Amino acid sequence: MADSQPDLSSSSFGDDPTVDDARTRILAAAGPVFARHGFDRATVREICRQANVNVAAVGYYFGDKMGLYRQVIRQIHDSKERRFPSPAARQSEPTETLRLLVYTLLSRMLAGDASGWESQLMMREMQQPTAIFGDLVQESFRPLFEQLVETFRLIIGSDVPRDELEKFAFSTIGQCLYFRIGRGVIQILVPETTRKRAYDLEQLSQHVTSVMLAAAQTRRNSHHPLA
Amino acid sequence: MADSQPDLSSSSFGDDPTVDDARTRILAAAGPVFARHGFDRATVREICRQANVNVAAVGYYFGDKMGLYRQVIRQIHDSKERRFPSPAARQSEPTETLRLLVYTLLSRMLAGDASGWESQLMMREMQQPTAIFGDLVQESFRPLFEQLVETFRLIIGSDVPRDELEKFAFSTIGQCLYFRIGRGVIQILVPETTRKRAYDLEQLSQHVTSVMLAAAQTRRNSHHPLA
DNA sequence: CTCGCAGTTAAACGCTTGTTTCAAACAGTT
DNA sequence: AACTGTTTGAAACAAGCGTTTAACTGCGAG
Repeated sequence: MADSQPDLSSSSFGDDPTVDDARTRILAAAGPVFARHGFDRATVREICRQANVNVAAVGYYFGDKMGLYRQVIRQIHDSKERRFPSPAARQSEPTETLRLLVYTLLSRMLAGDASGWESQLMMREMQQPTAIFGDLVQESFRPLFEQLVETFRLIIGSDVPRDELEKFAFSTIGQCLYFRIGRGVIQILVPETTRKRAYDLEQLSQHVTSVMLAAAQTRRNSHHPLA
Repeated sequence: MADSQPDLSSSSFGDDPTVDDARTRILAAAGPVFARHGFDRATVREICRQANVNVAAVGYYFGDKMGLYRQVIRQIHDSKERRFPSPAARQSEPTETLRLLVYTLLSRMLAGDASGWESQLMMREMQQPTAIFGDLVQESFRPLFEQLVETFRLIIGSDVPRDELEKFAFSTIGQCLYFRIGRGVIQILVPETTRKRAYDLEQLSQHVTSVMLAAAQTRRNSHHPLA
C-alpha cells in the first residue's frame, strides 16, 4: 500500500538546509504551493515541476500527497519555533507582555510572501480542516492562546471567570487575523495612500494592543469599583 | 460559444420563490454547495443531483459553471438586503447603534447552516478571490463598514483622523469574523460545557460591543483630557 | 563481471472534472 | 394531426488529477 518509503522518513533529516536532494527540494517547493492553492487545488505536478523532480518522486519519498502535506506541516511548526521563539513570559509588566504577544502574532501573519505562506496555510486549515487540523491547533495554537489568557488574567484580575479571559484572547487573535485575512477587503476599502501611511506592522500592533488594553482595564475597574 | 442561453437570463426572475422550475432549483442548490466546498471543489454534478436536474441544465441556463456562480452571488446580495435590512442609523445613542451593528454582523455570520452559507461564501472570497470579489465588497461590505466608521466618529469625536476610525471598524469586524472562521479552533480550545454556556449569540455580541466601547471611550478620554 | 539496490524517468492507468452532443419528450399553435 | 421551438436526458468528450508501473541509470559489494 505504498508504505515502502525509504528509511530516511525519520524526522530532523529533511530540515538540514545544506543538503539539496530531491526530497528536500520537494519539501521546500510544496509549502508555498499548498499555501497558494490549498490542499485540493494544489497539484503534485506543479510541486514537482518547481522542485525539478519527476512526479513519481513524491510517491517514492512521502507515500502520497497527504503524506507530503503532513511533512510540510511539521516543517512549519519546527521553523516557526526556531524563528519566532515564544516571547519570554512575565518579563516585566503584563501590559508589555500583551504588547509583545500581539506584535509576535502580527509578525507571523504579515510576514512577506517569501515566508508568509505558513500562516496562510494555517488559515486554510481553519476554513477547510484536513486530518491534521487537531494536531496543528494543539501544537501551534494552544501555547499562544494560554499565554494570552494568563496575561489577561494578570491585567484584569484573578477573580473573573475563565471564559471571559478566553474571549479576550480570541478578540485579540481575531483582530490580528483580520488584518491578514481581510487584506483584500482593506485594499479595496482604504485608499493606497492611507494604507502605506497607517497600516504597517508597528501601527497595527499598537492599535490592537491599545484596544485590548482599554477593554481589559475597563473590565477591571467595573469589577473593582472601590479602587 | 455557449452563450445561447434562453431569454430568461434577465434578473429578478429566478428569485420568485413561488415557481419551482429547473433554473430555480439549480440556483437554490448551488449556494450551499459552493459555500461548503468553494468554487473549485464544488462539482456541477453534485449541484445538479441535489436539484434533481441533468448536468446539461447548468450549461443550458447559465452558460457554464462560472455563470452559475455569478447568479448565486447576485442572489446573495438581494436576499441579504431583504432579510437583514441595515439597522436604522442614529436611532438613539451611538453606543446602541454599535451594539445593533455588532449583533447584526454576528447574526449573519453565525446563522445556521440553512442560511449561513452566504457569509461562508464571503469568507471564501476573502481567502481566494474570484472575478466578482470587487463587486461583492463594494455592494455588500462597504455599507456596513461606513456605518461602523460613522458610529465610531459619533462615539469618539469628530477630531480623530479617519484612518483611526477605520481601524476601529476593522477591529470590530475582525472579532466577529473570528468567532465564525475560528469556530474549529474554539471547538478544540474551549470545552463543550463552557461553549454551550457562554458562546451564544447574545453573549458574544455583548462581549465584542463592550470591548469596542471601552476602547473607543478610552480613546476619547485620552484625546479630551479636559472633560 | 555480476548482482542487487537506491534513485530516477517516461508512460500509462483509473478516475473525476466541466462541457458538449444529439435525440427524445414536451408544450403551444396552426 | 402536424409543425415548431423549448426543455430534458443519457451518453460521450477532452482534459486534468493522483497514483502506479516498468524500464533504466549509477554504483558499491561480492
